[in-house]
Amino acid sequence: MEIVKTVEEETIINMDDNVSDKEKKILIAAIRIMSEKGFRASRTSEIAKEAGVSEGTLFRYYPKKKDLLLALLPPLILSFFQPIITEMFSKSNAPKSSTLKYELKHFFSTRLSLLDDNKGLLKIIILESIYYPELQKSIQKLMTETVFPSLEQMIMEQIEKKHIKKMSVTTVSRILMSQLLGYFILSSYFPDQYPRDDDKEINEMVDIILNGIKR
Amino acid sequence: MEIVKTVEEETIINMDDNVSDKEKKILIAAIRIMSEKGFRASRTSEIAKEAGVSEGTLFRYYPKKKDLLLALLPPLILSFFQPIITEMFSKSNAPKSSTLKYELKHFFSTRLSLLDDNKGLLKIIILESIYYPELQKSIQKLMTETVFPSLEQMIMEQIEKKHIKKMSVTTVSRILMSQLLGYFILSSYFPDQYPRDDDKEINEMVDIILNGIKR
Amino acid sequence: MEIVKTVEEETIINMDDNVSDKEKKILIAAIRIMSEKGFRASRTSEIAKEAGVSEGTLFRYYPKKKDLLLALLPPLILSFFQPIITEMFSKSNAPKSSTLKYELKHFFSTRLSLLDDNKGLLKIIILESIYYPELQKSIQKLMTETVFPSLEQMIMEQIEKKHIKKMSVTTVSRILMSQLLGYFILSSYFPDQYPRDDDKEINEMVDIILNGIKR
Amino acid sequence: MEIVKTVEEETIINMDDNVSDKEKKILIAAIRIMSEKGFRASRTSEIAKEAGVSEGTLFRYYPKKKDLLLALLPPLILSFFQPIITEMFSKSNAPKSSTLKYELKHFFSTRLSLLDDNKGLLKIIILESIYYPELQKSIQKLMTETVFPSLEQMIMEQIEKKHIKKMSVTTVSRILMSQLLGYFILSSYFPDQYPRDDDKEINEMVDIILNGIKR
DNA sequence: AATGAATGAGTCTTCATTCAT
DNA sequence: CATGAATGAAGACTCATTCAT
Repeated sequence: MEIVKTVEEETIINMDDNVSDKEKKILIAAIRIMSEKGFRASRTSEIAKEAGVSEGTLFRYYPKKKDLLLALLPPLILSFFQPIITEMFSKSNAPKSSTLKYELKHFFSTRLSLLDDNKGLLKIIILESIYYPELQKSIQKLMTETVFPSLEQMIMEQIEKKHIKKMSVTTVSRILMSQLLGYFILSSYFPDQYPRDDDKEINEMVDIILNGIKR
Repeated sequence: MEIVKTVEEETIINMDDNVSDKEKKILIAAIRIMSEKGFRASRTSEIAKEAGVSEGTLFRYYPKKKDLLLALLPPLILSFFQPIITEMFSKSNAPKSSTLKYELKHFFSTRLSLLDDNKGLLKIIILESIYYPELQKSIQKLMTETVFPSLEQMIMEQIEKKHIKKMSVTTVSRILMSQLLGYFILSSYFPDQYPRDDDKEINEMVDIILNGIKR
Repeated sequence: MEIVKTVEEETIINMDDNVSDKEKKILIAAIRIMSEKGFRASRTSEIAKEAGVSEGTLFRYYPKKKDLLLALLPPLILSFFQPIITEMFSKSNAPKSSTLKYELKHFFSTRLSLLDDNKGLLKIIILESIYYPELQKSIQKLMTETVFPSLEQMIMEQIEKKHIKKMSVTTVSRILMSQLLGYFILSSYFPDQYPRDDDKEINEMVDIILNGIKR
Repeated sequence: MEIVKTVEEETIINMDDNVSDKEKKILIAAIRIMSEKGFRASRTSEIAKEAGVSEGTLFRYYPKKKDLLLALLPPLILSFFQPIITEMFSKSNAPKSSTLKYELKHFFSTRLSLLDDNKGLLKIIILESIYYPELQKSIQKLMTETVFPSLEQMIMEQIEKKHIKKMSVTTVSRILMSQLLGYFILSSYFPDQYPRDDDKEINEMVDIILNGIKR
């Protein structure tokens, strides 16, 4: 299990090259403020100050506050979804001998890293998408094009290899996604009840998914 | 598996008796508007209109807009958390012969019903709790006092009965909670990818949790 | 010098007989609240509560908040101005031998008593009259009909008796009124700088008015 | 006795240099509206309009309406209290031969000018200070540090010079302050009864204070 | 291009006043 | 007559957005 980058800025710096320095600063500030307070509670004035630019400049780049929210989508794609796509293709040249257990652990740990790296960004986009249908559609589209296929491909391969019982791919996909989501959300929201301990918990999670809890 | 009531109003009507009719109307309107638009985007004027009262009346009952949000907690407790407590106690007189499979299916279906019944209420409270620490603490406290103990008790009993492998209660609890949450959230957010079909999916979910996916 | 009544309520109880008990309670409450907070900052709800009646009842007696202010004028007349008129007439049967010094001391002490007794009432009416021309005219009329004549009559008598130099009655009137007002206001507003000690200060005041400060 | 400037704006223009033009306009408007209607009855919208700025701009400079009231204190200090301090020091090099009569006339006429010049400003601040303890304390402090010492110094010097009888400085101070206040207030409130005629009245006032009214 | 002062539409909130009970 | 819940007009204040410099 690899060490997780915790400096979000590094991630976002990987933004498209046609994004000016000032724009980057603004977006980083936006993520920081908005993920802390939520979109509506974030003040353009505060974001501008945090970014070290004037409010006028902020509105030069993003004429509407909402644009600032939508502008976070490309960085999210770049830093969250792109790696998944990349992996989908790179995986094909990966050792075929990888066991199911290894595959699952790899899946959880890499996805968890991505979630951690993009915590703030994801928080805003996902929470706001609940009220912005356009944003929600974008997320749905992205997931449908990246995460789900990558996941289903893995499952299908494992079914083909007869490592997994013959069962609905969707069901397995749902089980895995639920565990990933659940682990991430529950340990964030109820850290006392569900403390986070990735190595240990991923191991147990995978074990149960593979063998069940029944004695 | 029983049919789920979808009329949220019916649920909320079960509120404490010392809540006047007008107050109920206001709370129902608040839930409707706020769960659709979020707390900050909801206008007190719109809530008042939806409730069929003047804005003055609204502020007579809830002097601050925020009070309207906090006022939703008691109804949530009454209609979401109370049933869980009730069940915790009634369960003791339940047939001891209930199998593990039945227990799990019962757990998922009853909790799912509660989630469905309190969709709007839960949506506002949980989403807003992300930015209101006081609200978040309330939710944490409630879960710690109701849902978690109920769940852990069931798991411990099953471990004692040797139906479940000897393993961490927390881990099993997390697995079950993740599946419940995951099923609910994923089918809400990605209905195309993960269509909802409670009977069938709960069955498969329980089967996998019991026996794993490994062939 | 007599002891000053400090219980304002007693004074107001002397209101016209065609004023019902409830009305009295309301007026007393109005004086208390308004003299503490000022007219605009006083809430009809608070006055009603203080009076022990419902807001509906308050508005039955005084349909507009402003009516409550204007309703304070009759009590003020009764308890502040009436005594002055009464004295004007009763004085005629007073001992003719009264010295100038005694007259002045009597003037200051009786007027001061009246000011003290009607502190709250006067405070509201005078302060509000500054912004309500109609109220101001009432006060001007009342002073012109009671206080000023009473004062000028005394001065003229003393001039006739050749106890006072031949000088403008208005000027002497102004001097005396200024001293009365000044003593009252300054010791209220700057109690540290000008502590109140009626017997001593009235004595010195009268002495200076009579003989001047020049050595 | 010099002619009094009646254009309040000129006075206020003397404000601190770090007060922008727009701020000055707002303060002047605030004085005009508030001294006419009182603090609570003044509408921020009206003040903004009178100042020729938007309401947003008004709140940019003074985030709370109350700040607008408190902001009037510095100008008051500058234009009312500062001159008194200045005079206190400049006076020491004044001709020692100045007679008591001249001193008193000078005192009344200069103080009266200051009162006239700052009529509006003083009216608001003093009337509002009656209900705002913090404001009242400011005024008390200012008076204690400027007006009272200046006055008492003069009195003590005159006592030392044996121009004034040996008597309590406070008493004389009170007499003079009362006359000043009384003259100002009475001729404002009862212009018919006490018409204003500064030269003549100051002369008579001083004469009586010096020699008394006794024949 | 960048700034930040200025704007004003839009919100929450208050409170005198009304009115059904 | 009394009550107090209900009203809604009006006011303080916020903040995204504009624009002169």
